[in-house]
Amino acid sequence: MQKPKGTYDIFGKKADQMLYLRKLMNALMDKYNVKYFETPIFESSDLFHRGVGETTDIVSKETYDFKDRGNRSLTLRPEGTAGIVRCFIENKLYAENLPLKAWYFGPMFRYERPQAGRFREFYQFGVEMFGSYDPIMDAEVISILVNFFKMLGLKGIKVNINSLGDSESREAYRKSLISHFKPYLDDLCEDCQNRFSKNPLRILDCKVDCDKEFMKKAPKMTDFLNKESVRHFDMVKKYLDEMGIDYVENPNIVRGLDYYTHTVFEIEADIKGFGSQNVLGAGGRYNNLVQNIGGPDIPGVGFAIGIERLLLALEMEGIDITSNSDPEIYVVPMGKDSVLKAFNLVNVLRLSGFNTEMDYNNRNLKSNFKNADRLHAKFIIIVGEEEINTKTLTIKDNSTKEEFKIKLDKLVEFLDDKILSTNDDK
RNA sequence: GCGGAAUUGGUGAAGUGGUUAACACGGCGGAUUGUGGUUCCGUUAUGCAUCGGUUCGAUCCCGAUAUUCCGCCCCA
Repeated sequence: MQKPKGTYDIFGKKADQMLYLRKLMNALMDKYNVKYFETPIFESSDLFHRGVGETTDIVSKETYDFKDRGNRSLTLRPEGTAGIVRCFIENKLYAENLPLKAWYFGPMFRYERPQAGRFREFYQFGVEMFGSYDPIMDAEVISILVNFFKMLGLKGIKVNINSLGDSESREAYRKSLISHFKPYLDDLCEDCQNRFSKNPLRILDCKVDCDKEFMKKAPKMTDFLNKESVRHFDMVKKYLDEMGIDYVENPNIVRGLDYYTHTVFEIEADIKGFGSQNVLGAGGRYNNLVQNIGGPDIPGVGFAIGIERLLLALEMEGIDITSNSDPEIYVVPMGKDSVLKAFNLVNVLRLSGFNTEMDYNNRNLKSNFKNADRLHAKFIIIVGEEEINTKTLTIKDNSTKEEFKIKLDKLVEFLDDKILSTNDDK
């Protein structure tokens, strides 16, 4: 039996890293007063068709669709935003004090050819904020993204931003694109011919046609932004400047999801050999999505980060984020008669707050010392007949090799002192 | 979805159309049932991704399948 293509097991170091990231997210989200959400792994297929967009590649060729036994059409979520928006509407959270800030972390599913940093089941961390048109929200979302990467110690990250304008600007731009591309319809690639009628904006993003002459002459979005859209974009940039966040304006960012309006952004890691996978996180504003999915006219803005790529980036940058979970104490019972007492001692130590491990296999002393080393235990406690009789334990400090004889009732006090003082050193 | 490469034990890997698949690390046991991480000895793949085919005989040749990796597309 083998795992399905593009999936992976999480254990050992990877599990440590995941837990570490979650801890970091948790702490960071608290600072911004962003609340944790969990929505279903699968949703009605319709949600993604309407939310993400019928014409996007994600929906048209990458979803895991299936019928359940009640013949309902369901889809494994290919991204996090649609589910959060559905939850926001269904639970009428818009009736509460807005803006509402949400974050999520969980698996997403896309039927794609796997590569380094890209899987069919992959994890995303994302933030969504509802209920404010103010560009300050866009700036806050971008700042969270940037701060998250900063906290991890990643260097050389680049924020690309662009504006797609409001629906009025976009409609004007769309019309202009259609009249521009119409004469060249036969020269466009197959995908783009399809995009022409459904979503002409995506043609700009096409990698097949990008070098053709008519592409270079295509009208620019920035020329079609109306006053309000320009003001919004300028304010976002002003806030970013004020916070000292470096960004680059990049008019080619279109994004592959249909719901974006106004600000869109991507975070790029400048890492060798990352190739086309160098976008670690991306997002933008979506003022019409809530309404499109059947809710009231409430704006939103958010981002998502791909965890696998992030971990890959951290590894390539030599940043170790595993936390130390080695046992502090390793208890060795000497002889079968001591196991009972040793086991109880382990229990007491654990309840006293120490990470404690013991020998379960009746190993000889030599193997036990080896094992304690392997586990990187700080202290070794030997429990034998002699120790039980005299109620005095032998404790060995595994780093200094010092040995101590400690009365049983003084043990916790002794360890508290020892372990806390070594922790302080760090 | 398209193009290319790879797949040998717990790990890193060498290797060959013919009765024992090198070497290293790790693991286990012992020299050393109360003090180790050194050293020494022993042991550790009836099997070389899976299934078929060619052959007297295949881990090695051929085909299919699976998975992984790289590029494209797309995306996080």
